[in-house]
Amino acid sequence: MSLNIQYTIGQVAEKSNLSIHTLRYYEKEGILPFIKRNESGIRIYEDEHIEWLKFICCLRDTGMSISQLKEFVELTVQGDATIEERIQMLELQKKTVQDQVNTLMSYIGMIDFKIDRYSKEKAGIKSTGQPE
Amino acid sequence: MSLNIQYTIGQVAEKSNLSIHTLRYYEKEGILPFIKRNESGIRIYEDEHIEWLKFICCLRDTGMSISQLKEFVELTVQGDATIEERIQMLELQKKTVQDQVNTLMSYIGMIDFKIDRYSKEKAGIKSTGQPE
DNA sequence: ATAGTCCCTAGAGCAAGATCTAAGTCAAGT
DNA sequence: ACTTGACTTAGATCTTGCTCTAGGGACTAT
Repeated sequence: MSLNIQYTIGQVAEKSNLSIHTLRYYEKEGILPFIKRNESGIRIYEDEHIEWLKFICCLRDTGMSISQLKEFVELTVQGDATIEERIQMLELQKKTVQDQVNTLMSYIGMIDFKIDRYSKEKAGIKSTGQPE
Repeated sequence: MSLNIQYTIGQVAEKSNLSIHTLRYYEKEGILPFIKRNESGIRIYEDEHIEWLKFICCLRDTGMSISQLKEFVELTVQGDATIEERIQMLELQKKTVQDQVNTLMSYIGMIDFKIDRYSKEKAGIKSTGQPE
């Protein structure tokens, strides 16, 4: 429990696959409002921040915008009173992701169909000169 | 077969959920190089172009860039000789989409986990004041 | 004490993908 | 004849999400 490893921004950048620039940018945009500094003003990250970043990336990669992320973070900072609202947001986001998955699956079907068409064409069936 | 319905750009915009601007933009970028014009210079779209647009959107929505799309269209225009290469591209894109799906599924897991955590917290278990 | 390396800020710059503007053409309807 | 509305162009502008620059501070090793 007292094992509280701390990281500099460079180390976090490596761990999180985000650039140093991006980490500072996210902080400026209010997505990481809880990073402490040492006496010299250097950012000190802890494990929980890395975890948080992973989750942020999850939301971002599923299409949440920076400003929506900021909103979500603001709710989090406000504490218990906003838990219900946050659950709602996440439920909605989950639904969005499920829709994305369904859409992508249908796209796989379309690509397969086209591959099939090309394969037959390759086998010498036809050529219209038109895209198809 | 002689039922060859034609459309103006406005009609296509409605049918395809792309804006008129975007349709012209795509044409300028070489993604729709086969649209004929009438005597007045008005673009005439046909059903096959609408189909093609749907496929273009599929590739675009799965992360293919405008310039990659252009490349793909150029291969298509070149005809039979490029079929194998096009199949390769589509196979690769298909793999990309499958990876996307897998990633999204894991994200759903993360979101679920967080929802679960919030739900427990709501039930009165704890509150750290930290994002979690 | 000098170099090297990491950190800091504020703000500029960039790329992609649209999206819009200005100025104009064209055809149909009244 | 004239309005309406959909179309045309070239090119400017916008948005998002970074990404980088300039100028500087702080710590470590030589």
